[in-house]
Amino acid sequence: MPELPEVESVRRDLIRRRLRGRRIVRVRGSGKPLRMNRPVPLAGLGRAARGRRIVALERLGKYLLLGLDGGPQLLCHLGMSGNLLIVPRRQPWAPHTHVVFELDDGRDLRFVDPRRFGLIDVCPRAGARAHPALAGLGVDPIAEGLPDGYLWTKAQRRTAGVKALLLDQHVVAGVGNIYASEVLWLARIAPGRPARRLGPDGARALSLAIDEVLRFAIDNGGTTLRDFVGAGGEPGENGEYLLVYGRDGTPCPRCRTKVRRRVDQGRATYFCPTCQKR
DNA sequence: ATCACGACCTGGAGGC
DNA sequence: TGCCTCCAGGTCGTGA
Repeated sequence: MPELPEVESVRRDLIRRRLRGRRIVRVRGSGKPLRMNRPVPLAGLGRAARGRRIVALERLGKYLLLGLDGGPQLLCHLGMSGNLLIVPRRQPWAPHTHVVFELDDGRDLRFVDPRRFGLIDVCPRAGARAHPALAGLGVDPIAEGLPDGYLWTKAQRRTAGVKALLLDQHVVAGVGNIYASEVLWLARIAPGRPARRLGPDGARALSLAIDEVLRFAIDNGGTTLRDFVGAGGEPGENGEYLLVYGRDGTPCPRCRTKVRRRVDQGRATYFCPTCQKR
């Protein structure tokens, strides 16, 4: 589910719902492991968070960072099926609720993740990329912006397809499988074109398309295919505006050729065989 | 270093 | 109804 626009939508929801300034009074959880079968460090989360106020809500790529007063940060990744929800404490825990931060105003911040591909961890110091999960991340195209020429420097030595470049979080932090197809369509680039053959102009077109696709999706509250909801439980509207993802067999919005589906590195790609030739 | 692939886990959809 | 297979927004470890 959650690519950059969905995580950004959650971040904005959390701000709108006045999470900032709240104090965490207790941390509980299911005890089940998350990503990589690693246990959630509930005791460490409790030590880091108990009694502290949430003073910052940031995002880097698909990671959400909750800054606490006094220095530590809580790191959250939604994986494939994760949701962060603000709910009244009296509401029973939904199935697959794995981490619960009890707040000082009678609400809970809950992490619910059926497939358990997510991550919740402590970053002891608030250094920008102090956690190993963040250390190798590439540039966030929204929070940081892709510098001129950046993509082309990253693309030059790559023989794999442009889609793989887009999905590599060490290069661009935040693009996932849905928006990769959308970006390639907008930039008129064939998904399998070797990245090194993009050229500076193709890479520039790609940068612009990334920016446009992600901003548009954020404005629509992200894409809900199945599981994704914002912090208040509402789905995103962007699915209605997807141009090619999931639309195989329908006419390309530009040239009316039928959109095709194919599989690259095990993941579905949707594209127009006529107008994506670059 | 780069690349392709399978594994991780659960649930929904569709076929029979 | 039930059972089976396939598929899904992400990441990580492996081996070539």
